[in-house]
Amino acid sequence: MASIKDVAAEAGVSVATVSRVLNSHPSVSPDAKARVLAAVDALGYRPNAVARSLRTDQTRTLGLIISDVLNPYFTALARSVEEEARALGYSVIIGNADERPELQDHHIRTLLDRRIDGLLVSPTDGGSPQILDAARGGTPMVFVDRWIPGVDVPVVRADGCPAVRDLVAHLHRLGHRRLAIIAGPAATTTGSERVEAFRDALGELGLPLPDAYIGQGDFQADSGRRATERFLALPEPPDVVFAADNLMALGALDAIRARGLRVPQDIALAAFDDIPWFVHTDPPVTAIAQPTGDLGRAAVRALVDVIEGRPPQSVTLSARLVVRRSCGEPASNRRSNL
Amino acid sequence: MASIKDVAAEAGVSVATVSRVLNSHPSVSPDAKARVLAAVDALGYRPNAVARSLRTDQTRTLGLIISDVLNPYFTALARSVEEEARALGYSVIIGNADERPELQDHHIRTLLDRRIDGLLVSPTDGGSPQILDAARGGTPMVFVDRWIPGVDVPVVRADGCPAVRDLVAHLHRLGHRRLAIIAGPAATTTGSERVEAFRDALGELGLPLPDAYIGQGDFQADSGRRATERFLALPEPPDVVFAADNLMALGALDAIRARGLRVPQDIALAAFDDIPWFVHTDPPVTAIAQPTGDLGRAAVRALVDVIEGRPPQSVTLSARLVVRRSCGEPASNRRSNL
DNA sequence: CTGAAAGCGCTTACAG
DNA sequence: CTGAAAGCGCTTACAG
Repeated sequence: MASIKDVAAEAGVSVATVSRVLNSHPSVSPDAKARVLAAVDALGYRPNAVARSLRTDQTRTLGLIISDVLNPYFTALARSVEEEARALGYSVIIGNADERPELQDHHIRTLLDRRIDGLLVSPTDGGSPQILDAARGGTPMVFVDRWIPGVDVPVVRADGCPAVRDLVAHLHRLGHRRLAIIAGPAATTTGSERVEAFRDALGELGLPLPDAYIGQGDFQADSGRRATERFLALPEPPDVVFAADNLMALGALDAIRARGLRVPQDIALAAFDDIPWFVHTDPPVTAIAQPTGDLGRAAVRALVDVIEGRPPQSVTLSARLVVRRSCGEPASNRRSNL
Repeated sequence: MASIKDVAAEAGVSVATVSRVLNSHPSVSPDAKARVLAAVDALGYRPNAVARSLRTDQTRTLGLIISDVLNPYFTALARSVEEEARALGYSVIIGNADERPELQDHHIRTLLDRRIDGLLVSPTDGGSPQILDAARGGTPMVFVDRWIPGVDVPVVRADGCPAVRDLVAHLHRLGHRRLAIIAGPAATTTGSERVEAFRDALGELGLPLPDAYIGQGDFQADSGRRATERFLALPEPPDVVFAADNLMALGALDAIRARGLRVPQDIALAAFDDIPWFVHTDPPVTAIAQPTGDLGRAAVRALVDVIEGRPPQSVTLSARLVVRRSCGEPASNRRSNL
């Protein structure tokens, strides 16, 4: 592969001059510039980003650690992150933690070794030494979706509380009184917050949230399946299962189906995170939708602010309830929500 | 951040010695080794992968260009690719082409600039100059899923023909005679092959495939929606719509629902690529399942073979039909397929 | 077993 | 406007 030396030789100038035209440095004569450009073209020269990074100490690359690539929510987040990053001149390397702290740490280590300019992370746990070191060590960093309390890093997320309250009101209106939740790992903010929001909303209506109605999941489908089986085996099973993410809702659906039960007649179902498939499941699933694209874009902007030395800003957007049929039919006044 | 010099100073040895212990070079005295390790630990030193790459001319990184991150098939593929790569000591950088050739080329260019060791690609088109140059230019490369005829690059894919034949036989058995397909872009192999397989299978049963029953899609949901609307507006609409991927099936479902029609009573639906949600859609969707995990792993192994100078091997696995209820109820003899 | 030195491909003060 | 030279952080023949 042609190097800058080859270009310099071909153009009859020094490598410094080649470098200058490549970086649009103003002080290059039109003639030299033309010769360099011609040489670049003739040789099909492309600058070596590795060498450039070593020299400039910047890679124009962002790392994104997501909790699970198989989760459509994170996949949508990754897509918007990549788009915004590209618009700002950065590439992004995605690390899939698969909800496993060790794997998350592996990716953080690898990304740091590659000297990415900044890190966007949705932490899988409450804060591994790895992640805390990175934050304290001055690596530009922003939390998206999930965050770690007590760490001084900007957070970009959606506040689901009002939407959870709307959901609970909706369930109550439909006559449901025994409401259960499949929670995410307590070590994640979204794992615990969603339970708290749910509990508070129930409390406001004078409804209890017994321990037996809190299933412990890990945001993946299997755990939703197991938690739901446990609910269904209870002497007094819940009227409704609220899954704290879409994959656990999928697992819940599997478990309900395996039992030969129907949604919503036998048991109602709702989920946090809306996805296109929820329109077409049997029945369509009532869900809380996050402004995923906006979150991704805001997170990138915040991170680039940190990287480029501007004061970064935490951002909290809001989620909204999308009512479909999985919790039962409102008496009247239904409107379709595609 | 501590560099190798700092470690050398701390340990009281030369940087050469530090480098040797870092790379487990045999000829280092136990004493020197211990001192270096202690210094590494004390300083929290991590080798700079950028510098190492520049020197060794290898990045231990693979590029993966997928056609669409929002497509669960590619997401599953990406996951298995990353897993296998990690097992072999490589990282992977994913580029999402979003089914857009320019975006695909952008990512190829970026990845090449970063001097990735090899490229795994599922081409969005019939072969941009970008991709052909990379292949001819000696970049280790392997095609996964889709490929480009006439380019000397190993291909790892699934042959869907037998499964398509099974599907058509299944449809015929259920009494369907007017079968339509939503194809992917003709410039992609999977776009054209699936139509050919479908046409051939119909031919064997003496059924035609009129042009009006070939919808032109782009593997994304919207195109499936539009193609289906067109089918439904036909004077003689088809009995069955076969979508050449899962996202176009989602779009088809949207269009059918918008028209107030039911699947399979009013129109049957089948899809290429099986996904977990198809079990829970209304109705569960009959689909052709690829061995996605195996494809991803085989592709990585083939690519690493090329990179490390071993003779690479093209691999063709097979897909299989998973019958559910979206094409109608077999008279008897049904078995559930979760 | 060990170190001094060259060199990977760039960028960028410095001098002219 | 231009070039020679230093240096980013490593690895690795070479000499001892």
